[in-house]
Amino acid sequence: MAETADYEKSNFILAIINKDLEEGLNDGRIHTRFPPEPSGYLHIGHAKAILLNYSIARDYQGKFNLRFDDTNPIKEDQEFVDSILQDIKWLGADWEDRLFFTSDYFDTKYEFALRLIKAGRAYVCDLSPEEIRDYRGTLTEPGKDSPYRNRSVEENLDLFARMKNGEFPDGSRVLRAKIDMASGNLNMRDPVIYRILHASHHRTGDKWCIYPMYDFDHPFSDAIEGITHSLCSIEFSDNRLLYDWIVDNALELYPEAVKGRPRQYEFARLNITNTVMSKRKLRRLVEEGFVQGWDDPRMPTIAALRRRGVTSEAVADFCDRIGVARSASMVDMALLEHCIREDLNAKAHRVMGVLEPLKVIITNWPEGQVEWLEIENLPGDEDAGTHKAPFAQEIYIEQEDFMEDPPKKFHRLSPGKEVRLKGAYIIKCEEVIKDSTGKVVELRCTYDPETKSGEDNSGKKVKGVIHWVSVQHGLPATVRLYDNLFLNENPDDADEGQDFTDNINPESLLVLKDCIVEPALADCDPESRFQFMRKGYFFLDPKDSSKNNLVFNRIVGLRDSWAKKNK
RNA sequence: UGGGGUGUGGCCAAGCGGUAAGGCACGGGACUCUGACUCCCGGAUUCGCAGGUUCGAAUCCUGCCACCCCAGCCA
Repeated sequence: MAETADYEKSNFILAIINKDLEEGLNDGRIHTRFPPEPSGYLHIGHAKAILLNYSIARDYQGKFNLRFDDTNPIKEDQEFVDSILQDIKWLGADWEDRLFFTSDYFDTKYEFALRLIKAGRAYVCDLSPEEIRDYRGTLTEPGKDSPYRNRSVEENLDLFARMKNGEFPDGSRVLRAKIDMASGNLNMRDPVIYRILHASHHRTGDKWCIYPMYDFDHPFSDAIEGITHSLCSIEFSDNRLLYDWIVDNALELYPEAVKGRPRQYEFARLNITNTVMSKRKLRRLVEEGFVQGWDDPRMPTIAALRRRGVTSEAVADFCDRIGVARSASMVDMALLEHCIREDLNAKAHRVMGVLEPLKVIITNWPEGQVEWLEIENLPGDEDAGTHKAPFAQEIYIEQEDFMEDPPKKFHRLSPGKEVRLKGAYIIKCEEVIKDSTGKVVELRCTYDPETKSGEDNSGKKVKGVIHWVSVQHGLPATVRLYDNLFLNENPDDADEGQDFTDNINPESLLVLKDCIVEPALADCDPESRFQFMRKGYFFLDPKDSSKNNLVFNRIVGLRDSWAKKNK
C-alpha cells in the first residue's frame, strides 16, 4: 500500500481550490467530473485524470460525476461504455448515483441553441466544410465572415428546425456561434456548434439527426450538472475562451437550466517512457496485430494493467506520485514499476517456481522419501502464515543458478560448491551430467542433513540461497514474461521514413512453456498475486489460465542488482 | 508584431522575496535462508539565458532563447 506522504501534497489545482473555498465561491461546493467519450478504451493517462477528479471530490467532501460525452454517434458505442464503467469501478473512483450521459440533455441543449439564435448569437451557415475551412483563415491571418452570418432570426429558426427535422443531408448546413472571425484564437472564429448527422445514437437511437459539438456541449453540461472545477488536459487551453463564452451565455439566456459557473483548468497529460498513450497509436497496435488486443498485458490500458495483475492501489499510488502540473512531461516507467513492487512486496505470498528447469538428483537422499517443509508466506509477517512445500530426491532448480565455470562472486551452484535450497538443506554439487552436445542436463548433488532450515547446527555459511521445486510434486505451468513494448524511451524517436511501430521491442513477450511451480499453487485464488521468490510477481492470466493449464503473467520482475552488475 | 502554454539535478516535482522539499533512477555501504525487502550515506553554490530592482531573487521587472499546443461539421 501507498505510504502516506511525509510532505503536504501540493499542486496548482489544489491551490486554486483552496483559494476558491476561502473566497466562498460556489457556496463552498466542490464538484468535479470525468467526461470520457465512449469511443475507445481507457489507459493509464485517463487513470490520472479520473483519480485526480475523484480524489479532489473525496478529499473536499465534494461530489464526483461520471458523464459520458456522447455527442458523436459515429464513433461511439455501448461496448465502450461498458468497458469504461468496469475500468473506473476497478480504479475505485465512486460516482455514487451520478452516472450521466451528455445525450441525456439533448433536449435542453436544443432549447439553449434556440435561445442563442433568438439572441442573434448563432446562425445557420450553408457553407460546405471546405468553404468553412477557407473562410476560417489561418494561424496568422484572420478569417472572413460567412455570407450567411447575418440571416434573420426568423430564417435561422426555420432553418435550424428543418435541420432538426432531417430535411437536409449531412454536411449541408451547420449552426454556428456568432463570435469573431478575426480572433487570434481560432476556436472563436464562429465555431460550429451543431452539425447534421443522420446516424443512430447508442442511447437516443434515431431521435436526433443533429448533434451538438464538444465545445458547445461540454461547458453547458458542466453548468447543468453544477460542476465547479472542470479539469481537462492542456490541449484544451485554447478552448477555454469558448468554454467561458458558452457558460456566460447559458447564465444569461438560460439561467433556469444551469446550477452555477464552472471553471475549466488544464493540466498536463501523462506520458510514460517506452510506451505510447494516444488512442490512435494504441488502435494501430491492436489493429495491425502488434499486440493481441486492447487488454494485451503489454498495453498501457487499464484493461491490460488489470489483466497483467497490477493492482489498482499501485496505479493510484503512481498517479499520486507523478504530481499534477502544466509542463509537458515524460515519466520514467521505472516509477510505475516501483509502485507495483512496493505494493506487491507487502501482500504477495512467496512461493517457488522454476522458470527454466534443470534437474538435480540428491544422491544421498533416502529414495522415495518426501519431507514437507514449512515456507513463510510473507517474511516478517507471521499473521500471513506458512504453507508446505514437498522436498524429495529429485528436484528442479533454475538453469541460471548453475554455472560450470562461474565468475567471481557467483553465489550459486557450481561444481564442488555448496548452496542453500530455500527453506530446505544445503547441497553440494558433486557431478555434472551433459548430453551429447555438451549441454548440462542434470546435476548430482549431496545434501547435508545437519543443515535443515531452522535447525541448522552445522555452522556452515553459504552465500547463496536458491529456489527449487520437487520433480514429483511440481505443477507444469506456462509463464509469460513481459518487457517494455518499445525499445526507445520515446517511441516516436524513429529513423527517417520509419514510425513508432519500427521501435517495437521484439522481446516484449517471452513465453516459457516448461515451467514448474510448487503444488501449493494448485488451488490458489485466481485473484491473488504471488511472488515467485527471486523471480518476480506473478498473476494467473484471467483469460488463458485454467485448472489444468496454469498460465502466469509476470506483473513485474524483482530488482536484480546481480543482473545489473553483470550487464 | 497570430493566439495559448511551459522551462528547478538523468526523470517527475515542491517552492510564490529570506538564502534549493520529496519521490524515482543512479553510486557507495550495512543487513539478509529471496543478489528481494529494509536501513544508512552521496550528490543542484544553483533554478533556460542576459540584464535590472532589492540588504537579499528560483521567486519581482525587462529583453532574449528553447520546446509544446491550436487552422475537424473529432473530443
